[in-house]
Amino acid sequence: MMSGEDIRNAGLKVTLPRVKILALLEQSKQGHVSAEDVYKLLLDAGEEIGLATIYRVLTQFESAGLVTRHHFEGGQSVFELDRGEHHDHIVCIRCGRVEELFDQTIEDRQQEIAREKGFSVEAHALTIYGYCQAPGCRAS
Amino acid sequence: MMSGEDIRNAGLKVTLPRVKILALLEQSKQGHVSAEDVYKLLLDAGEEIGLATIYRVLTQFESAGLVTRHHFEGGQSVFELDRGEHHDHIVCIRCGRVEELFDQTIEDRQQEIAREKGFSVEAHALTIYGYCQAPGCRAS
DNA sequence: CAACAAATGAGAAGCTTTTGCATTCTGTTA
DNA sequence: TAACAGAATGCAAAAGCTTCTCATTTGTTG
Repeated sequence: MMSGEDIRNAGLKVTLPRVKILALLEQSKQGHVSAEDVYKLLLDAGEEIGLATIYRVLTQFESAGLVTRHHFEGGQSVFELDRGEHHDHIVCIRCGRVEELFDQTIEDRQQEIAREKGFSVEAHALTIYGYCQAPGCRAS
Repeated sequence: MMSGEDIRNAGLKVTLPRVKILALLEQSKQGHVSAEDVYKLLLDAGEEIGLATIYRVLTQFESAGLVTRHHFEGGQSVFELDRGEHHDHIVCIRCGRVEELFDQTIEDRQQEIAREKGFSVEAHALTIYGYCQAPGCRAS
């Protein structure tokens, strides 16, 4: 459970917008939201906030390691709370649902490959795109 | 070696702009170029072409399977000629150099994971980000 | 080589994201 | 707890990248 403490530890002032954004990410069921999503959800909740602030804060949270940013296809970045466990994604290209995945075999092979090629690994992004079997998927 | 035939087989007219773009991708050393790159390179080569055409043609080539589009971090899409062999990428976050990689173990695991989660795999994108040891890298 | 559909170029427009700046808020100090 | 300095916010403008519009040009086919 994240709180104002985490914001403070990141060297940021604990402001209302930041707390609200963090809380929203915390309770977000989908897990992966765009800046626009955050904006609309907060507006719907009756909050007053500017889109520029959302972008600024999300970027700051990212630098602080509180959230992770992903560039799925479609031009828009999506953010999710960083709970400390790295994982990759599998995205349904029909309904947009995102599931998380982690596989040690893949992780290990990446390290080996990078070493072979003389790269140090700072990060990686694996995203599988396909069709899921969720009930509501076919409809959308 | 690609040619006008490939363009025609894609159901597209064999026009000057398309031939030039295909030729440029063919001879491109870097392999991964943005639409802007293609535009500037063609202008430098004395060709007359519009940026809108580049985008249109690259998108058409992508649909036709002639080129592949990648969304590395940084907002810009990069394109490369599709030579029929799927591969992933390792990108240097200091100098921007891109190397290709392919690993059957990773490919297989992805299929397994997707199956376990009830997804059919249509595509995937694995990109490793790190620092390389190329001679000119540290400098940049 | 005439005729038609497709393709092009130039600029406008669309989206997402960033920036500038005046105002407001936080955290700290007295 | 009042006051202050610096940080943060909101708004609007601006900046990328990409797509669209439309008049003009170019391939292709008969």
